[in-house]
Parts: sequence; structure tokens; C-alpha cells
Amino acid sequence: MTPNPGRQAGRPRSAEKREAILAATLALLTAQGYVRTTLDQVAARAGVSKSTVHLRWKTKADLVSAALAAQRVGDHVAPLTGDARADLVTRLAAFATFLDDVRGMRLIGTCLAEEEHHPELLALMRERTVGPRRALFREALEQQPGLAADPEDVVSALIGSYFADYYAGRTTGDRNAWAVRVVDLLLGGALRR
Amino acid sequence: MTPNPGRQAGRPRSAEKREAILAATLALLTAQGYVRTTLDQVAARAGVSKSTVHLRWKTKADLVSAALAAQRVGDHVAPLTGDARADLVTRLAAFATFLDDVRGMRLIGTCLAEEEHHPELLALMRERTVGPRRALFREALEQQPGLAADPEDVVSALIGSYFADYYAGRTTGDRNAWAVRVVDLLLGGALRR
Amino acid sequence: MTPNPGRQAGRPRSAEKREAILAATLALLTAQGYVRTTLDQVAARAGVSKSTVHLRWKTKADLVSAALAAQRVGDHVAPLTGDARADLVTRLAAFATFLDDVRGMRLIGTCLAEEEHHPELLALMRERTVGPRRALFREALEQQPGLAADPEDVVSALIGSYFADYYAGRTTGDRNAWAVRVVDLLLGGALRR
Amino acid sequence: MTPNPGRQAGRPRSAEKREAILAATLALLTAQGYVRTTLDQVAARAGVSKSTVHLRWKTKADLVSAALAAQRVGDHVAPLTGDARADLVTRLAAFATFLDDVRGMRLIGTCLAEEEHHPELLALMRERTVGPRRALFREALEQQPGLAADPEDVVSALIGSYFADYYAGRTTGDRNAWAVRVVDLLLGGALRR
DNA sequence: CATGAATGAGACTTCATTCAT
DNA sequence: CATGAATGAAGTCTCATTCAT
Repeated sequence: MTPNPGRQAGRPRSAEKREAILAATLALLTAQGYVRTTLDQVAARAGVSKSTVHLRWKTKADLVSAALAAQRVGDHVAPLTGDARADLVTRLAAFATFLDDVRGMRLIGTCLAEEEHHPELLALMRERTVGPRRALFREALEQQPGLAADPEDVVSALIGSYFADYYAGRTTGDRNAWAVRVVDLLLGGALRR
Repeated sequence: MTPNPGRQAGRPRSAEKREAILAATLALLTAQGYVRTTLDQVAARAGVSKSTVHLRWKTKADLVSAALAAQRVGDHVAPLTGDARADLVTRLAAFATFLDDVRGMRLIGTCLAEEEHHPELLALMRERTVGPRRALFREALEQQPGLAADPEDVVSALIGSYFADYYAGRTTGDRNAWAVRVVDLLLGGALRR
Repeated sequence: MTPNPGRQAGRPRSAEKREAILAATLALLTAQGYVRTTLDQVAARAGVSKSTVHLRWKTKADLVSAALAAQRVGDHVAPLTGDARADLVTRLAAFATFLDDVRGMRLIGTCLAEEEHHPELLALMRERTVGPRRALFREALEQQPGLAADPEDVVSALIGSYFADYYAGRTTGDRNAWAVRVVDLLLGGALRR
Repeated sequence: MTPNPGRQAGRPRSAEKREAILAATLALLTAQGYVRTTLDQVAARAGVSKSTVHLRWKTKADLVSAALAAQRVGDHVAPLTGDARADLVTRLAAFATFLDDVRGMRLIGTCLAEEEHHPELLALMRERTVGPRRALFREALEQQPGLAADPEDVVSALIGSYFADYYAGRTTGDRNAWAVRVVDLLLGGALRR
């Protein structure tokens, strides 16, 4: 009575479509935020019908969650060199460049704005993106001998410098020089010794 | 500016309604973000009709801009004491407490998320809120002799620490202790001397 | 603060539109049943926008309930003459003619079919239509001296004869002759005396 | 007609699935009506895929027609005893009990409601269900000597009493006592002799 | 034969905005 | 000035049906 459980019956789901849908969702999400992103847009951009989207994800929230969860962090991370200061600079510059490129602050903004209606979005970002990213900084930081501060505080100050600059509209052309300044500030402090 | 309360002629209650509408708008904006906030909700919360809202602001974007512009920063700011470290701690703790109380990150998130469709919202926040707030920190910081770093970088790291903590879901009960840690980290650096 | 409670502020709701919407709803309901009747159809037939419908009735079920509740029974009822047999014939013929004209069995069918999802429809029909209609027959019947049967049973057999004929596809051209036959059957019984 | 159960070749399980699908269709039809019954529900309840349903019946209307046509009436009919009154009571009570049990009025309601879009449903009911059922009553009635009324009128009044009671919400616990009352009313008439 | 994927048409509902009173 | 009616555009989700495996 039950169909052969070892073989998949029927037509298999297209993996390309899945990827296309998730990519389209993430792009639109970043550009317009959760509420403005419509399933029509997603379907059109992914080149599938709206119903195909609904076939795989029951609701819009499900789709968006899947798109966020499919994000990857840590591809192409430069390996540690043993020099904490240099590694922090490298990773901070890479982080800033990445967020610049993907307009990351808009996506982050959406998750913050939707915290009331869809707390799972922020939760997903924390789990899949924030956590791994912070771990990269912690890892680099732990190479540093004589660290006297709470590493999490340092990580927050590093990452937060990007956020606050963006929010204030401070633009920075050279991400490397910026990263050097921020890391030096955090490691050495603001005061002349 | 306020209509003479003893007279009947002119436009009675006009200013009250204006305030009520703007306050309702800001509250809803913070709770739900731009797109989810409807004019019906605003009108209901302000105790006026939807048309009354449209009478004063032509579009929803205008209304929201007005609500953001009406925000005030710097009420009840503690005066400087001459002790940069202490003043920074005071102001940072006040800043964090304020954002905690008004769920500020949601409003900020909305402005970031809407940057594509309504860049004026983020611009307004920068002009009316971010700028004045950063000035408070700069002012306190400039009391500090022997400052070797770019003050704007320090301000971004201070403010950004709040942002990054929030985004990461790091919760902090005692805002004062937290501010002490962050200010010490920024002024003294992460390394043992 | 509260607007003058004695006068209606703003534009009054058009009574014509209300009537048109309810009439359109009832007509479509009769022709197609609950589920097939769409708000687009209702709006188009009533000559209003869909939103106008929603302004007055929050949901489709509300609208349909209102349309059913607005039905009237007992307009143009012939007054009693004192002759029970004659009055029953008159009223039964009128009843059958009315149901023939308005395709009443379809509307009844819809309410029966929707009993699971929308029991309020059947309940409304019972309260507004069935009850008053049965009362007309009871009233006529009670004039009859020497009534030995339960009047409600007699009413059910009279009315039910129409239902069963319709369901069986028995067509009857002359509603008066049919009513005479049914009333005689019920009053006198099927057996030769 | 049924495939040889001892063989593997041909179309195994085909008949079982057919029965399961038709039974599921009828059950859902009764519970929800035509329009609300979806092929997904039918397939799920029958334990087959939606495509398997379409493989056998081209459209939803075809499937529903088949399900209605597959209904049987007259199983377990008590044989006639020669006593018309007693046989009518037996059969009327059985009829009422059956409709009570299978929620027959909802299915009937659906066919009435769909008369516009799918007249074949009502036609099928008349042919397969109404006709045979009425024949059972006629058969019992024809045993009665001295019958002065049109037998079809009597049958309609008997059956219709059930319909009208249901439509009016008159509930009856003891179906036998109810049948006695109705048959007596029809045979003897409502008047005291 | 049987399954599951894919789709186009359509339904209900929401909302910013414009009118009429 | 202020209100409530009226509306057009749009959004999410459902479903019968057709394809591909």
C-alpha cells in the first residue's frame, strides 16, 4: 500500500528553482525589507510561478526564514596568522566590505523592525549570522596575549563601530585604513600613553 | 505658537491634535515599523479621524517625517562635570537606558530598512537624533586631556557597542556597570599595560 | 473633545447602496450558493466598489448574514377569511409560487450545505423566514374546528410537500390545483371514507 | 469487472482505490458541500495522490458525479408485510434514521445549491436516490385498499415532512413515534371523524 | 500506473488616498 | 475645520488542472 520508500516517486523538486527563489528573496529583502517584499516579486525574479513558491514554503514568513537561514558566513575567511592585531584588521575590513557590498544594514534593519511581528527573523540572524561572525573576531582576539577586557565587549565595539558609523552616515572609502584605526583604538585605547 | 486657550475663534484644539497625531505615529512606528503602521491606527490612537491626519500631512511619508523630526534629544541631559570618564559613563548609561525604554532599535531598524523607498527618514534621524546625540558624547570626550584617537571613532565605538550588543542579543541588566566597562575599554584599551 | 453626538458628522452612508448590495448578495446567493458568490460579483452587480462592501460588513459571512436577515416574509399576505381549508390553499399556493419565482430551493440548499462552516446562515433562515412562514400556516390551520393532529406536523407536511416535489423533480404547472390537492390530502387523509 | 485478485498482472489495487476515492468524495461532499471539497482532501482521505484521482476522472465534477452515482439505496430494506400502514411506518422511520445518520440534508443541500453550475448532480440524485426511495414508499402504499389520493402526493408529504422538520429545526428523538404520527396523519387526515 | 512538481486564475481582505457633507 | 464614505490598487494564499519522472 505504501509506495516504495527507497525511491522518490514522482517528479523531483528542482534544486535550481529552490536556490533561485531563496536568492531572489534575500535580494528583495535586503532592498526593500520584509513587508514591501511581495511574493509576486520573488516569483518573477526567480523565474517561477507564485504557486511554486507556496508549494515549498507555506507562508511568506517561512520563505523569508528559509532565505535568512540559507545565508552563509565564513566562506573565504582568511586563516589566522598568529598576529592578533593584523588578523583583527583583516577580518574587520572584510566584514565591513561585505556589509557594504550586500547592503547588509538594510537587511539588519528589517530584522530589527520586524522584531514585533516576526521575532524569528532576528533570532535566525543571531543564530546563523551574528554568532558565527562574532566567533571569527573572538578567535582572532584570543591570540592576543595580555588581554584585560571582556572579549565580547571588544567584539561588540569592533562590530558596533561599523553600525554606528553607518547609522551616522559617516562614509569611509578605505576600509582597510578604517579597520586599522578601529582595531588600534580598541586594543590600545583612546588615551596617549 | 500655541493658540490662545481663552479664545474660541481661530483653530481650537489644533495644536493638541497635532501633538497627539505625531506621538501616536512615533509610537506605532516604533512598535511596528513604517509599512505596518496604518493611518487608521494612527487616527484611532490619536483620537481623530483619518481625514484630519491627511488634512495636515499630505501623505503618509510626510506624516512619518514630521513625527521623526519632532523627536527631541537632549532633554534632561546631565551637565558636564569636568571629569570626562565620569561624564561619558553617565551619558552612555543614559543613552542605553533611553533606547531600552523606547525600544529605539526598532525605530532605527525601520529607518534602515526603508532607506530604499524613503531615504528621508534615515536622513532625518541623522539630522535630528544621531547628530545631537553624538555631539553630547563628543562634548564629554573633549574634556579629556591627552586624547590620541579620532573622537568620532571613539563616539562610534561607544554608541556602536550598544547596537552590536542588541543585535547579538546580549542583554545587560545594569546599564551603569555596562557603561563603565565600555568607557574604560575605549579610553584604556583592551590590553594590560 | 467628543464631536456633537446629536448630529452625524461627515458624509452619511448611502441607503441606496446598502439596499443594492444586499439585494445583489441575495440574488447571487440564490443563483450560485455561498462559496461561489464572490465579493467582486456582489460589488459589480450593486454598482459599488468592493471596498464599499467591506466598509459596511467586515467579512463575507457578515454580508451574507445581513442579506438573509433583510429578507422579509409576510408582505402581501392575504387576510384570513375564517375558512381554514380555503385559507390554507391560498397560503400554500402563494408559498409555492414565491419559492418558484425566487428559486428559493437553491438558497435553502446553500444554507443546508453550509451548515458545517456557517451554521448561522441556517439559523438565520429559521428565525427570519421559516418561523414566520410556518406561523402563517398555523394561524390558518387553527381556524379549523375538530383538528385532531399536531398542527406542527400538518404544517411540516404541507410545506414539505413542496420540498419533496422539488427534490424529486415533480413539476407542477398550476400551483392552485396543486395546493388544493395537498390541503385536501392533509385535512381529509388519503383513504376513502 | 473486478480484477482477478489472484494475479499480479493487470492493474492491482485499482478497484480498492476506486472505492476509497469515491467513499472519501461522498463523505467530504456531505460534510462540506461541492465547492469546499478539494481534490487534495479527497486524495489525502483516500490515501492516494491527487494525480491518481485525475487519472480516473477527468474533472472534479466527473468525480463527484461518480460518487453520487455509486450511492446505493435499498440495501437492507425490510420486506413488505401486507399491512400498508405498518410498512409505511417502518420504511419512513428507516428513511429518517438513515438521513439523520449520514447527514443527508447537507448532501441534498449541496445538490440543490449547485443546480445552476452542475445540474447533473441533482439529476443524478433524482435518478439514483430519490427515485428508488420513492418507489419503496409507493410500493408499500399500493397495498392499501381504498386509496383515494394521488400516491405521489402522499409520498411527497411523507418524505417532505422530514425535510420540512429538518429545515425548521424541529428535532425528533424517537424516529418510530414520529413515523407513526406522520403516517397516521397522511392516511387518516388531520380532522376528527 | 502512480506520484509529486508546477502553474494560472481567482478569492478575500487591507490600505493610502480622494470625495461629499 | 473636521468627519466619515468611497475607492483602486495590491497582497497573501487556495485550488483544479497539467507536466515530468
